[in-house]
Amino acid sequence: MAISDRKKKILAAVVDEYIRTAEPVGSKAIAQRGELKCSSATIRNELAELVALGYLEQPHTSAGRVPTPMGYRMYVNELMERQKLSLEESEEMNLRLNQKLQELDDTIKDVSRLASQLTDYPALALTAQSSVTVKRYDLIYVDANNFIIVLMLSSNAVKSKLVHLPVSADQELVQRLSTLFNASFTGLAEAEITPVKIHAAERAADDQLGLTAVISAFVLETLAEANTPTAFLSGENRLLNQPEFRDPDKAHKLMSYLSGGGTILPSAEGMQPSDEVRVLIGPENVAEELKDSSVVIASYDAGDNTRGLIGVVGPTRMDYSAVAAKLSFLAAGLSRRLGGGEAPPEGLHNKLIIKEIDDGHERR
Amino acid sequence: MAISDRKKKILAAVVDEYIRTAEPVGSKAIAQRGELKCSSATIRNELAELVALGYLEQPHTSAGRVPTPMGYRMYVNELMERQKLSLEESEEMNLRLNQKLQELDDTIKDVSRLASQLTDYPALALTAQSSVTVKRYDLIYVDANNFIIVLMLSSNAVKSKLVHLPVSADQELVQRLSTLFNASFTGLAEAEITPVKIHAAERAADDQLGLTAVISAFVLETLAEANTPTAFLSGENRLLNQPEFRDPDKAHKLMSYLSGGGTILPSAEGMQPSDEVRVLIGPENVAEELKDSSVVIASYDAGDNTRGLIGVVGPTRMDYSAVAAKLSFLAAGLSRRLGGGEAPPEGLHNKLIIKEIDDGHERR
DNA sequence: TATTAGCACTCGGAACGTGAGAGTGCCAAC
DNA sequence: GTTGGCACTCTCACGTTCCGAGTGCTAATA
Repeated sequence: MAISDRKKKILAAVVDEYIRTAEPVGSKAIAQRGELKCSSATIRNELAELVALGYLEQPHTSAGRVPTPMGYRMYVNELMERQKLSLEESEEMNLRLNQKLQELDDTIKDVSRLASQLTDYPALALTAQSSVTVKRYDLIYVDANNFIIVLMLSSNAVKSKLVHLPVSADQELVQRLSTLFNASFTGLAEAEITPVKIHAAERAADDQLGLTAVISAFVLETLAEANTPTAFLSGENRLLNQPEFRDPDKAHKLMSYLSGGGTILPSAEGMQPSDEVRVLIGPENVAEELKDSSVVIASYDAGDNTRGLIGVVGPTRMDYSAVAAKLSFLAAGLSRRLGGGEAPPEGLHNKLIIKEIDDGHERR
Repeated sequence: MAISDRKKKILAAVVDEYIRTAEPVGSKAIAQRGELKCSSATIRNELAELVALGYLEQPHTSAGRVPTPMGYRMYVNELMERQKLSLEESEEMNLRLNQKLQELDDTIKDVSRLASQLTDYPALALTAQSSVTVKRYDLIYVDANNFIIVLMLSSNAVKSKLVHLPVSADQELVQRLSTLFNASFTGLAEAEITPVKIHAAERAADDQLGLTAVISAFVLETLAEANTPTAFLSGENRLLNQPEFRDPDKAHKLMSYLSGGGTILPSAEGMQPSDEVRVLIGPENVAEELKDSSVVIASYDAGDNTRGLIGVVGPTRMDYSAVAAKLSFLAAGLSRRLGGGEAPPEGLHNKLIIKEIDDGHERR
């Protein structure tokens, strides 16, 4: 099974060249690269064997060779030189990371945008499933017909909402409910907040206006939202840059699959404990629609013991090396900025803190 | 300038047919539709004149006719039969509207998705610029190192955030600041919250920990966010369904323009006081990239004296009639659900209320 | 035994030519 | 003013030809 050193070099050359040009590569082209000190004839022989072994294939007799998924796999596993980003590149990326994250933190959205821009492939980001609970309830009495619900979640996110009542409520009731919820509904998972408990609370607080129902509805909704992994897709149109997607039908199929949501990289999720980058080549993907595309995924620490994923989708002829390097840099950068790390006991998304860790000087 | 009745009918027929088939339409095809009781020869004569008048053009001699932008304009203005949605269609739409809006209200996002799904063109939704102010401040003391800022905006939206302090603050200070902000910073526009005022407040509250700065930063950020119109684009890939975008380059150009954000329909904004639908045909668009596409826009009442826009982008050969009907229905539906209307004095996004207006029966 | 040079062969794709068909414009007749 | 007829035009689809890139094989070489 182990193949000769020279074969590896040749395989690597084919993949490199094919990634670059998107055209089948011939023996002559490899010989001319000068890395191997042998003639095109020798290379031809080796190529023929690589085809026999299944690493390469020919679109037709008398065309150059093209890597098979197996060939790419070998390339990714052993051959590819772990690309280091140039200094400019990494500075550029850092810069944009900072910019992005500083403005408004629609994090996932920005992350996927950034990934897409950097790699020039469609990218998507998603947050991991978590199990957030409510840590603290506050009800702010505004006037007889309005009060504000404020929920502080275990992730330290804060959600709030104004509730308008068709009937008048007195301040005491609101106060009572606030105490009650804090006493009985903190730390409960979404599933634990049952209609039974809600009903019990309603009676306990002597709530005849249905406020308990309104509040718990908001709580449930909020928890559901916070616990549902959300995905964000960017730069789908970049697919059209790739020659393999010049066929609008092909492109459209993949694009609508991607924007159709969910089932994208989650399939490849879970097996991502390390901070390494993962590559799924063509048929290695579970989804039918991705069978002749590749996916590169990196995971980052999103704080709150949560890991997010960034993935990039492209043709199998993808610049794995560059994409992997960029994604892993991006993931590392995000982890540093968002992740708990050595930050204060309760990792917060506080801008001030981010800046401190970041470069030490604040603005005011 | 006024053209004969028969010419109009013929023009309408050409546009209809062309919209349907995407192919130049010939005299025979029109004659066969049976609406006109004359022969193809007569129609040929009329067609020739319509070409001379600038309503139609020929891709080449001996090809059928294709409408010019001017032809479409005429069609849209006078000829097009205001399509009524079928009963099923409108019920379907109502259904989806309800579904969509009930779950979580990422309104713009959902609106654009919906519009895109319904019309099968890329759609984008955006919120109008507004001038929101803070109506009420609440600071919730959590512990010495943490407090929550809750802002109630003039739009009745509520924004909140947990602030973590590297130093300890006492409850009184937080209380003091709360009072102070409510006294001096309510109803101020973003621009009116100047560093000077902030500084003054800081001194007035005897705040040595910089809380004032943190709070006002959040306020400014929140106001900026609330006042910035946001846009959301959906279904860009649907462009690829259209034969005129089978050329990947063309498609890519338009798609990246669209996803490039901002400058899309805002150009056509502002002149939209009525609830009518607006159509911009080809060169009528200001943006270079849209010069040979068309845009259909409807505006809806998003509550808070704010109007949102929904727009759809497609080839000039777009089914204006259907799209216009759908968009206007959608806009009307949204206005009904989101808009102030006869709703309580302060239009709220309260789910309960929506449901009441909607169909009268609630769930609990 | 591994490498190389040479050569005949294959095959895809560009270039070209051809023909069919759709549609026109115009004319003469109604 | 309308209609049928007819010659003309132009595109598109199809088939043929031709070129060249790249191969596989063989024989010569180190």
